[in-house]
Amino acid sequence: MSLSLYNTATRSIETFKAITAGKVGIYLCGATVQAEPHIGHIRSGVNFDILRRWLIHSGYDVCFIRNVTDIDDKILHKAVHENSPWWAVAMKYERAFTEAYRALNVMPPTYEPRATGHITQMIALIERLVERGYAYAPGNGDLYLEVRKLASYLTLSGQKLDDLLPAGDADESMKRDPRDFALWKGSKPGEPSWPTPWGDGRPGWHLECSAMAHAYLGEEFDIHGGGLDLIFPHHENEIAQSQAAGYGFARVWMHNAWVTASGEKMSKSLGNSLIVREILKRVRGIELRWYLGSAHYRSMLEFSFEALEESAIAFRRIESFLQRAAEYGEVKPAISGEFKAAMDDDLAVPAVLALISGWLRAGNTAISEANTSAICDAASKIRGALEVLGCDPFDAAFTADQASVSSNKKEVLDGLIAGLLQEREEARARKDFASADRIRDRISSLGITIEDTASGPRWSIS
RNA sequence: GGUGGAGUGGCCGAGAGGCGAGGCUCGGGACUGCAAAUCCCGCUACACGGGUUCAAAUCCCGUCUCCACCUCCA
Repeated sequence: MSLSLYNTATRSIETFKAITAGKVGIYLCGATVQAEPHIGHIRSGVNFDILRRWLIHSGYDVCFIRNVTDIDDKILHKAVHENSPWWAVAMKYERAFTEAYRALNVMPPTYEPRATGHITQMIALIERLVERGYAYAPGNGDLYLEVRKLASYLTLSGQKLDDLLPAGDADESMKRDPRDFALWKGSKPGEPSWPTPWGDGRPGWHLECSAMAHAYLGEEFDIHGGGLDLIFPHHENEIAQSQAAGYGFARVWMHNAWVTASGEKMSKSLGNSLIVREILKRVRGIELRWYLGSAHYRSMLEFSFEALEESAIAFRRIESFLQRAAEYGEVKPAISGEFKAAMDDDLAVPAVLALISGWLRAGNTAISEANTSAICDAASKIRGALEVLGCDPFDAAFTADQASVSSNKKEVLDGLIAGLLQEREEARARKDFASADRIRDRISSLGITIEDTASGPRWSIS
């Protein structure tokens, strides 16, 4: 069985076939860095990170491009609002995104191109579009793409040109058709601009992705991803620009659904509490990742703090098993056939969660029976799955924080608690349960949980 | 107006003609001095009305409700 993925362009699940055997080129629309990342932004990052990890595990050499759009209307507005240069605003939020990606163990892209670094490529693309007769400069400094000349325009979103409302992104009177969109915008006083053969100006919103995808992935590449809300206009316009230039562009289009709050798309009911940085005050990065990755990428994820907390507790159960299992022997992550089948089926992560539940139950039973091979078997399968999901608790990305607590401090703590536990065991042995419970209460009041197991008591920080 | 999606048990969340995903909560039980952890059992759901079929959550027709996109969107 091989990998199948849902292609928005054909609205069906197709067997994935790389253009070049063994290699996959992916372009993911990254952030327009104009505000702090919220969990919707980062869900997209996590979903496509899972795709990337699965492709890597499947043996592909993956070239993953995720852009940063660092020049755009909203950034300019924000700059005025924050009373700071537009480039400082863009940099500030780009850092916030990078930090959020890092906290959630999203692999850094192979390359992360910024729009402002690719003005040359954008101008070259426009020149090509003008030459081929698809773009025109009406003389007001703007350049537009003439969408009516493209037979395939709007095939991704399945709309008809005449049903669309006119684009409101520029002076209507200069357009040949109100649906034509701006490739390039003539400069206005006080705004950043770059020189072009048609006068100074700045890029329109969609151009950068076409230009950068072409620069790093070539005329035709395997997968283009992004949020559902980018299908129109952003991705339609990318296709329009690229195909008008004569490029094949993306073969497979993948879109992640958004995070909703009370049934509504999150950006509508924006709350500061849904900013990644704020959520990370409540749960760890690995737990937030587990939560965001747990629903199928094409399903809406209805956010609530209750669901987040519940999901985090479920994850800690898995983590706790793996920690115990590690005491029985070396656990090597392994990919089971069932796991592979689920992932190959358009990344059926929810099915994977059901598999993990089964392995977890078997593993816990094996621990109570001290069946080392069964313990390691369950733990291996779970770790193999978690690795692909980017949620392996032993991943250095997550252990780095804990490692900063120096190991000799840990030894001191272990020694102190071991002493107390020994006292408690002695009390229990002489059936002095009052004293035993007093010791346990004292330890747990410090936030340490005591569990009595067949092989003696174990402690953990709760 | 156009286009697309959704409605599943107390909650979250899969599935897409047959033999009830899974998790959480709740109830019962095992283990335990008591806890904790863990395991076992239980709680039989698919918006509504028709239809097709031996068989429908799944297909068809109709209806209701909600959400999204139609040039700021992940």
